[in-house]
Parts: sequence; structure tokens; C-alpha cells
Amino acid sequence: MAGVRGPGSADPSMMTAAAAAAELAWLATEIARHDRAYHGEDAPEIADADYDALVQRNRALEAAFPQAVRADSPSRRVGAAVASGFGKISHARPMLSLDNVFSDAEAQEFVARVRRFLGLAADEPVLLAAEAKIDGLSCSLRFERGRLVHAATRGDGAVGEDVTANIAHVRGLVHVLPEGAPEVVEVRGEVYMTHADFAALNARAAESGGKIFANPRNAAAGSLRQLDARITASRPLAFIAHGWGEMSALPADTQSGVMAAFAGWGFDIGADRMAGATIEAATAFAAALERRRAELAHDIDGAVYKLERLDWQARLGQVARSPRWAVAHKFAAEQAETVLTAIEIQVGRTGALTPVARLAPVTVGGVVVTNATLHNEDEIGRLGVKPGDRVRVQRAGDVIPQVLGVVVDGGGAPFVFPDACPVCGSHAVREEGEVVRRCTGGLTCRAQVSERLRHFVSRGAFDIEGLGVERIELFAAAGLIARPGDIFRLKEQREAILAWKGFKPVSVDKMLAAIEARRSVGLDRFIFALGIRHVGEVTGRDLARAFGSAEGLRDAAIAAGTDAETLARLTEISGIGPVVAGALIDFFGEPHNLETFEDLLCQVRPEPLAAALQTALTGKTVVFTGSLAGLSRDEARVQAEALGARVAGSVSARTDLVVAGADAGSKRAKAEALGVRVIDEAGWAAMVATAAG
DNA sequence: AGCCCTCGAGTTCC
DNA sequence: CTCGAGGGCT
Repeated sequence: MAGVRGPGSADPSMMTAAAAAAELAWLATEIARHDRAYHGEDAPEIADADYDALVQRNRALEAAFPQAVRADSPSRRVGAAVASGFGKISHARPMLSLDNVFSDAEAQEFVARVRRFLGLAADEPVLLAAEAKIDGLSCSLRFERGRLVHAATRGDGAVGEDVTANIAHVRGLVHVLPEGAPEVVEVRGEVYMTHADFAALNARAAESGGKIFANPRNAAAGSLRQLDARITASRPLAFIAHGWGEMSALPADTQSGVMAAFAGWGFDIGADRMAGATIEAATAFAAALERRRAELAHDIDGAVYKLERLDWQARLGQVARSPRWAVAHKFAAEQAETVLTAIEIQVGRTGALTPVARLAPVTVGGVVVTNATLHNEDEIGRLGVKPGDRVRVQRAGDVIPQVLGVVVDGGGAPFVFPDACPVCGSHAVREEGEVVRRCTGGLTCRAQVSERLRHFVSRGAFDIEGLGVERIELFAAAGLIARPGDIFRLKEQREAILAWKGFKPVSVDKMLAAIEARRSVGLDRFIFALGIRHVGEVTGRDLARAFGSAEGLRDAAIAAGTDAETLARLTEISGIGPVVAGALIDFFGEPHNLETFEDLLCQVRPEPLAAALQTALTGKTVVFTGSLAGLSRDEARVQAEALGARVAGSVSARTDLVVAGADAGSKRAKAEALGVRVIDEAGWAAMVATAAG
């Protein structure tokens, strides 16, 4: 920890913001710990008066430094919700995952894509930083004025868990940065356990009857996520840095340069790395690493390649889940053989029937696998698998079990894919040209109803803590919940729920508090939660931006059903084409959906997205035409969108600006005919510079 | 018409 | 994680 070991007594008005932030971080952890002890079974550790002193100190600091109030501030928590465990920390920059490649050819393709996006000349070298990909769990360490203010797990990428108290004894990281380090530094890396430490830990556990971990990764995760930080301290964890989040200044202009600076500050950055590599050198590095895999002190699951030039990284930006400037080259997955005992059919929220292979338990890559998806009807045919066959399986990307093919034919009868829903018996049809077969039962199908509710409370949607799949299904089966709005009326059923076996007041109240907290929810989550076909997290966000309110979306979708002009406006939104627009019209055209929607709106208030930065281009529609010399189409689109503009493909009366590159043809002529403003590439570059600056 | 990039929807195991 | 499909280019 950054030297904060107890409640300070300094007068808040005399403190620096960084000192206050550090102390607030400590207070948040400490108060949460006492709350748990108080609400849970453990005996309280401190007197009530001392507890009150902590809370009051927290309040005083927050009053003096309102900008330092934490997302996980004790003063913000509702009642028993504090007993839920770790505090939450919002990442200043999202913690993304990486796109994967599985061969040298795919790695080459990654570089080709980078070249295309940046519009590089063929002879321009693209240099990479390559490093071993450690199999641990990601962690972000935030320093302000050289002091560690918090440590957070990745969580869902946007919000992680506060493990500040748990990293105190982790090897390979520092708690205070040297003089001259930037004001704000977020070092990201992997917390892991070596093979030797893992074996020793399990040996100790075996003697004392403690928990045996399946592999070092699980041991590291289980050890870090201990509510009692003293247990974590006794576990041999280590940290290797691999990147960064928010930085008020960068100590170098290349990936490897920044990492070298981290090493200079005392962080372990790992020995298995290579700077300034061509893609050929990088893949050779990965191949050599794979050969040495068994000799390494810790588990790795591949190599990571990142563009060295940070200015290029910034230009490439990211897609929904991962940056465009980095890729993980995964090693060949471990394989195993087992018997496929049965093929079962699951029903998803859209009614899709998905076949799942039940397998005789087999260990693959350190984990016992018993299930594997078979994706769809065609995949079963392609693989030629039948119940009773001996099959080869692997964990794709070392995670998801996958059936590769038949090793020994078991002689069983071929699997016949059902044409009726196994849950409700309704007809299951396969649309022309589609691969999936769907149950037509709709809301009469129990599986679809509970899967929809499950989607509603899922992580990207309402994300209600304490209300998981099991409880949702239990409440649905008991008739307490039929549609989403009912969740917000559950508090009226408190007594009924408490009468059931296995429901204690503490946990029920915690759940009810979490439900209450979600009466205010982001509009993007709200739209995603509705479960409209073809509308996932990203499209939900796009729609939230475009309409600003749930009612606005509803009205537009209803009007678009009959009005061609509204429909045209809908499909002009980037990412919305005829199919998605049709799905929106269908959804709001269905009286039952509309009722459910209105009912839900009586219970919750969707909040419009925080206003994006206002620039000269916010809300404007831009069209690019002709060939651009300094940047690719893709990059131009990303630039425009970052400034709040929409990029359209064709010029119309609603176009605000046309950027005409060399040899612009009909679009430019049309823009001029319509009186739309036309600028050239240099004019665009200037506009981006001013708007961004 | 065809290609590439994203996204959505399904899945596993801890 | 993987697959298929939608959207937006060329």
C-alpha cells in the first residue's frame, strides 16, 4: 500500500487531493471489511464508536474533495449491499481483451490489416513488441503522484473489483513510483503463480485439508480474490506488467520504450520479450517460446504482438472488445480423447435449438471437461458424430471445449435433429438460408421465457447482483416473475420469499437493495436488456445515442412500420440496416412487447448516455468520397465518429459535409448540386486537429 | 456480386 | 471462444 495504513487525522483543508484520494481508498476498503464482519457471520472486529469514526472521516474527506468521491464510496452504498464483497472500481480506460490468431499466416494477416487501416506504403516497416502471454488474471494498478491509490481486477472490462488490500505482498510490483514519474500512471499486468509455488501450495493444502486448486491460474485467481487480505498475503503471487491504462504522460513513444520505463521504476516486465520485431521475427520468437514452454517457471498460453509505434496505436483505436493494434498468437491447444455419451438440445432466448455434446469426463489443459457445444445441425453432420462415438476434443483458445472429430465409430444410430422444441413441443423450423432451427413457441415456451429474463439480468443488461439464473428460474416457476417489470415488484413478495428454504433475510435484502439500485439504469443497457433480435450491446449503445430516450426509440420504430421516411432515417444510423430496422419494427409492433415495455418504464428510469464531447462535428453527417492519401477510409470513419459525427455512404439533402479526396466523382457533383459543403483532405485534417484540440 | 469487418447469439468452466 | 449473418464498402 502507498503508505496509508490508518485513518488520517490531518485537517482535510490542509491535505492534497492525492493524499485524500489515497485515504479514501483505504477507508472504502476498511469500512467494507467491517460491514462484512457486521452483516455476515463473523464477529465485528471494532467497537461501534470506532466504526462511526471511520464513516465520519470518510464523509469529511468527501465533503472537502468532492472530485475524489469513489464509485465504491461507503457513503453511496445501499444498506446491506455492502456485504456483497469487493468494492467496485471503474477503470479510467476500459480493460480490453485481445483478438486471437492461431497461425503464422493469421499473424501476417493481422499486420496486413494494420497496413490497410493506416494506409501504409508497401515498403514501410511495421515493427512489433512481442512478449509471452502469461496465463494469470489481469490487474490494473493506479498511481497518483507516485502513490498507489488502488488495484482492480478486470471485471467486465469497464468495472472491476477493488483488490487494493490484496496486492500488498505480490512480488514484481512497486507501491511507490520514483521521483519524476507522471502524475497519473496506471500499470496493467498479470497476477500469476509459478509452477513451483503452485505445487508447494497444493502440497500444504493437502496436508492441512485445505482447498486443492486445479491449476496455477485458478490458484492465483482464488488467492487474489480473498475477502480476507491476510489469506492473500500468505499466497505466493507475482505480477508481470504488460501494458497501461490512463497515463498523464508517456515516458517513451514506443511500446517497448514505455515497458522499459516501467522496468526502471521497479516493475517486473518479464524476461521473455522482444522489441522492434518484424512479424516474421515475432512469429519466430513465438515458436521458440512454445518449444521452451515446459521449461518456463509459469504457464503461458501464447505470445502477444503489439505495434511499437504508439502514435499508430492511437490511430488504430479499438473495436467493441479489443484494440486493433495488438493480437494474441495462441499456441496449439492441448487435445484429448473421450466418449460422447449423448447429444442434448438446449433452447436459447430467441428459440434457437443448440445441440450440446455430453462427454465422459476428461482432463484437457488442466480442466475436466464434460460438455461441448456442437453449434448447430450442420456441424453435427460435418463432424459425423453420434452418441457412443469416441471423439477428439480440445479447448479452443484454451477455454471453450470443442469437438474436433470422431476417432472410433461407436456403431450407434445417427443422431436425428428434432423438428419440435424439446421443452414446449412447439414446431421448430429452419428458415430458408439459415443454419439454426428455432422453436416457434414464443412466450408459451418456458425455456424462452426464462432465457429472456436471464438475458435481462445479465452482465451487459441490468446486471443485478444476487439475482442470478437459479433465482430467476425459481421465481419464474413460482409465478413471482413473468416479465421484467415484475422484478421491481419483488419487494412486495419479501415475506413469501423468506418463507422458502434457503433464503436468509441478509441475502434477500441484499438482492432487493440491488434491484432498487437499478431503477436508474443507462439507456444503452435498457435497450440491450429488451432482447430485441439483432440488437446487442453495441447496437443498443448506438440506438441510445441516436434517440436519447426509450420513448423516442419506441415512437420511431412504430412510425417506421408505416412511414417510409422514418424507416429511411432509421437505416441511416450507422450499424442499422434493413434487417435490424425490421427487427425493431417487429418488436414494437407486437402488442405484448409494447405492454411489457410500458410496464417496465413504470418501474425504471433509463438515463440518457452522458453527453459525448461537443465538437463542431457533433451530430453532423459526413460522407467521404474519392481516394484519401494520408489515411484509409476506415481510419477516416473512426476519426469522424470520435468527433461525434455520423458517416454515411451516399450524399443526400441531410448530408452536412463531404470530404472529397482525389478523383472524386459523382458524389462530389451531387453534393455541389445540393449545396452541401465540400472540403478536401487537407481541410479535413485541419478540421480534425481543431475539433480534437 | 463479393469481400471484409463487426456484431450477435450461442456456448464452457471456475 | 466460434460461428453465422448483417452492414457497408469496392
